[in-house]
Amino acid sequence: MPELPDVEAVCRKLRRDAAGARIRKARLLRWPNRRLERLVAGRSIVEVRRRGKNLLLDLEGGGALRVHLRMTGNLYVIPEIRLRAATVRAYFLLDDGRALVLDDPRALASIELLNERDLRSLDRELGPEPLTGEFTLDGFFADTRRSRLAAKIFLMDQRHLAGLGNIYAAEALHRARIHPAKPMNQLSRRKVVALRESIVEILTDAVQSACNAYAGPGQFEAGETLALAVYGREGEACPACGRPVRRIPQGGRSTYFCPRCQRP
DNA sequence: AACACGACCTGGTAGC
DNA sequence: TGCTACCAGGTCGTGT
Repeated sequence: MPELPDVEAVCRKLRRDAAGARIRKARLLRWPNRRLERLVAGRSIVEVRRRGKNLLLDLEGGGALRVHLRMTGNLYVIPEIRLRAATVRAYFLLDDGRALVLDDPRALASIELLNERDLRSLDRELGPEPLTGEFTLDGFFADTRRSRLAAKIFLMDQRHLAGLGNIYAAEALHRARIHPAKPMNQLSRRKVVALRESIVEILTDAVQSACNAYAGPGQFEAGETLALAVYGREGEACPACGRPVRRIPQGGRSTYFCPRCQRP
C-alpha cells in the first residue's frame, strides 16, 4: 500500500478523523514502550501531516508521533475498541471513545515519538516533497548531476526525493521513457525535465485515486484505481507500444519496464 | 560511493 | 489436498 499517494490518503483521512482528539491511553503491542505510552497519554493531536512516507501526528505541547507504514501498515480511527485482530500492533484510545489503530499484518511498521530536534533532522534527511514547490527543476537537475546511480535506485532513495517507491518510480520512468538502469548523471536535461513532469503527473493522479479508494470503510470503495502501465505486468503488452513488459532485479527488488520505450 | 545481501515479518499464489 | 518456492507497495545494517 504505502508510497506517497497512499500515505497522503491516510493522512487526509486522519486529519479529518483524529486531529483535535485527545489521547487517553496508548498501547504499543508489538514493541512495548512504556515511556512512549506514558508520554503521549493525555495529550491532544493538534495536526496530522505527511513528510515523504512518514505520518506525523503533532502533539499538544510539542513533538510528534511518527508512524511509518512500511509495506503493509495502515492507520485509522474506529468508533470503538475492537481489538480482536491479531494484526493490530498499537492503539490509542481517544477521549471520545474512539480508537486510533495501527494495523499491520507484516508487523514491519514503526512508530516513535519525536521531539522538535528529531523532527528537524527527519526533515533534513529527506529530499524535497514532489508535489510542492520544493521540487524545483533546477534543484532536481543539480542533484542528478551528482549521482551515477541507476535511475530507478536514485528515485527510490528518499534523500533525493521523498515519497516514491517501487511502483511509482517504475511508472514515472516509463512515462518519461527512461531506462531504469540509466546512470542518473547521464540523463540529458531534456530527460530530467520529462522525468520531473512524469513524477508530478503520476503522483498527482495516484493521490487522487488513492483518496477515492480510501474514502472510508463502507463508503464508495470502488473509486477507479489508477491504471499502472508497467508495474506488476511482466509479459503483458506495453500500453504505449505493445512490446511485452520486462522485469529485472535492481537493488534486490523487481523493476518493470518496456524494453522498446525505455532504451538504455 | 556503489552494490550485494540479509534481516525484519506475514500472507498470497503458482506450481508440483 | 498439501507442500514448496517465490513474491510482495520499505528501510536498515553489514560487508565487499
